[in-house]
Amino acid sequence: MSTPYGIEITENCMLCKLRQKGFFCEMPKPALEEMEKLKYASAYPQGAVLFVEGQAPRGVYVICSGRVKLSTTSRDGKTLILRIAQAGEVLGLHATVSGKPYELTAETLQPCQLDFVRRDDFLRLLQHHADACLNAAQHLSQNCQSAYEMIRSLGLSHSVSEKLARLLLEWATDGETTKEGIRIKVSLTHEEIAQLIGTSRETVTRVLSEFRDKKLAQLRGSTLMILDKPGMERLIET
Amino acid sequence: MSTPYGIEITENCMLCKLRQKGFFCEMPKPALEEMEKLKYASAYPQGAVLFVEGQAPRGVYVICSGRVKLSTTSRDGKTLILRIAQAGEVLGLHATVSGKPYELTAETLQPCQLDFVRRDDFLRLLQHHADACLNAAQHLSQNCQSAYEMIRSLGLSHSVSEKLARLLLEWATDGETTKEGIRIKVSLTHEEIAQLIGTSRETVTRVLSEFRDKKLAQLRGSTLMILDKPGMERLIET
DNA sequence: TTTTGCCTGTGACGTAAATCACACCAGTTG
DNA sequence: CAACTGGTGTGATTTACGTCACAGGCAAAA
Repeated sequence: MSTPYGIEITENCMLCKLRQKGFFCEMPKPALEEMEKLKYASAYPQGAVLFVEGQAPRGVYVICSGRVKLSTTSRDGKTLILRIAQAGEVLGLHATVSGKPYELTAETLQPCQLDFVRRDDFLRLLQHHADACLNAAQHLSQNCQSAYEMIRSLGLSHSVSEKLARLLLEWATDGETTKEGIRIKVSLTHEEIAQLIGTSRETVTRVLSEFRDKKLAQLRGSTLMILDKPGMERLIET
Repeated sequence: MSTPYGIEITENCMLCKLRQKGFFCEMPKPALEEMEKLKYASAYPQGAVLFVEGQAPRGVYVICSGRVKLSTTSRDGKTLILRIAQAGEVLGLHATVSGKPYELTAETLQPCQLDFVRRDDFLRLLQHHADACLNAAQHLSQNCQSAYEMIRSLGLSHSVSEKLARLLLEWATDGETTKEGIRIKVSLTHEEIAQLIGTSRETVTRVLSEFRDKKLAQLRGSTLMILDKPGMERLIET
């Protein structure tokens, strides 16, 4: 099945190749079959807003493909990006489980395929399938962990260079190694990077050019090259 | 049963008066009975360290009475307090569910009674009792929420006065209202308050005396008085 | 082509808060 | 009652970064 945004929708979860370790859809058959019945699969264009901070929880979204930006914004318009969620992750789990409003705003960064499950259906699923529930707990636990990491980054790192180095090194773990260094595809603007580490766009630009001058890393267009990983690591342990 | 630290241990969860809304022990009877069998109840003195950031997860602790400080520390010794957990909360849930090391360090602030449940026992409990599992998910979801709040505080608030005002107002929700203002019992040092909002001890002292001068709030000994709540609220919305 | 809009690069400047360095004051402890 | 120890109050100094301001680049629209 094809869609306006150029994504093929995978209708059948059983046949989906994404069903691997750590993905939310990695569940024993009975629970997955139940989920299959409840889900609404659909495709979204880039920039679609799935839910907004403060809204009452409608349900969860499972990312089948594409990436989604999760952010929070203050009264005066400053925004902070909590994380970029990837295929296999669930969105809106916290709000759906607790019944409290969504804490974050979710916006697609690319055309995405998402499976939506309504809150009441989802809760019933969790009550009847302990596997699914444990799975949900595990994903919430992941969310906690990434939140804790962010807290450490915001609260314990001293300089912006340190925070930025941390971020780039984190990205480096899923980049391809070439003989010049590690190549990573990043499609974020300096502004967005700034929002990921809680600083201003100008400072990101400055620190990035500092990294370039010191031959540590360079970001050109949407590809990031880590040129001197040990050098970067030295930055974060002072 | 009495203990060296002057706490009475409540042995029987069924009879415990803490079994109320939102407490981890608020569970349907079968799950609670199972839990009862698995738990090790014991009493700890003030300053006891339950687990340390980085340790392999041994299991969860349910707080029956007392308060526990959850913190994380950077390489160079700067520490950040994530939250002060109260009776009814579970500690170490994240690590126990995910199997990853404890993210935080837990230290009692007062003599406490805690029920410990070993990791494998706990996981088995979650697998067999969907209620318990949902309960765990709800608590994890709480943890996420409080982490998100902390992230907003660290990343989006501009001044320390704003962060401190936020913290004091949060505390004010469970204080008693007198005709002078709201009285809250706080048994934390300026240092600890600083660690809660990610700033330095000196700055906390300074901002607190600024609040006192402006007749907004005063902290004397271990009792905090909010004198002008609206005034405090005005501080956080600029 | 020009226009428009979004991104990036850099300079200048001000400032909040970290840091250092004391002095003071309980309590506790020998 | 010294002598400590752990918490608090405050001044002086320094600095990393936020903010403002503007210039150039590049891509899509017109």
